[in-house]
Amino acid sequence: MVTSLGLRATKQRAAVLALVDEVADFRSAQELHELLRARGESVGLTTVYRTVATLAEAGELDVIRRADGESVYRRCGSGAHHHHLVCRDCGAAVEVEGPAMERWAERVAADHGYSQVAHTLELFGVCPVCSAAK
Amino acid sequence: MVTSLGLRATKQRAAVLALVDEVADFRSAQELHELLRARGESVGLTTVYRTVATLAEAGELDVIRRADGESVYRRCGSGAHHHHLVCRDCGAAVEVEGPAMERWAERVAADHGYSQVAHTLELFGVCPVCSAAK
DNA sequence: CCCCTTAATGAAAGTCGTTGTCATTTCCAT
DNA sequence: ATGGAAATGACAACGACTTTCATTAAGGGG
Repeated sequence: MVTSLGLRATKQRAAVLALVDEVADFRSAQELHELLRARGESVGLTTVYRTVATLAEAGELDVIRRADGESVYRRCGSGAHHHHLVCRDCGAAVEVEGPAMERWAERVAADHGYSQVAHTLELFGVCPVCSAAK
Repeated sequence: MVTSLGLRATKQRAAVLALVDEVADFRSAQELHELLRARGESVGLTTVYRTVATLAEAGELDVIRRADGESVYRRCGSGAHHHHLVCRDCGAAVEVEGPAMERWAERVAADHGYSQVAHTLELFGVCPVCSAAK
């Protein structure tokens, strides 16, 4: 799985991959580092940062920024382009698609002569579980 | 203008306000600080940070995050809710609206039981001027 | 117009997420 | 097995931003 990306199969990468496969919520590099330590599979913080960066580049992980600017990662179910509806409290996320919006974005950009267009779109709210727990 | 927010009218706030009124592009606190220094109206970096934070809270400035996570500010033409089409190279920005998208976001969130929903949406590209200059 | 309280300023130090360095370890092709 | 390249990890460094705190100055009351 990692080898298909020209990467070596190390214990650490396996541990990170196993973890993000289990955790459904968006988690920061530091949180992942702590979770690994807690389960007795310690991986250096630097390595966690490098690993999630690599996996994100390869499209294996989704990255978004929390309100405070911290980057949080999550295993994405689909390789296709999508966005997220994320819980502000627990990080629980739902993948959402909006083809009509993608087209709108393209058109708006083209109308103003902008090229090489990309967009960021994330929805933040409080999930049903966290709402109920209040 | 600043006094209507319960703030004192200081030389520094006037200088920052005058600057953001002239500059149409999104600029970081550090860039604003440097621009002020260059025009001989030096304002402490700390004060620039505090001022843009205050103005942003008051809705007088728009804030977005660059790809590297740095916050950049701009005077917004309309007080109404809007998004931006921003040039990656020079920060030039166009205000855009997408009422259909706002409704889509609301509906998607409601469908999944999420409450207190907010969203971030920015379009990034290369503006006509920067495209031509390449 | 002059105090005098209180907000505002700014230099420097601190915080925090993240990245660079580099010696050591580990993978894996030969 | 083994040599060489890639990966690891402790630590230092970095950069945006915030806090601290002593000093300055705004602006209302007398």
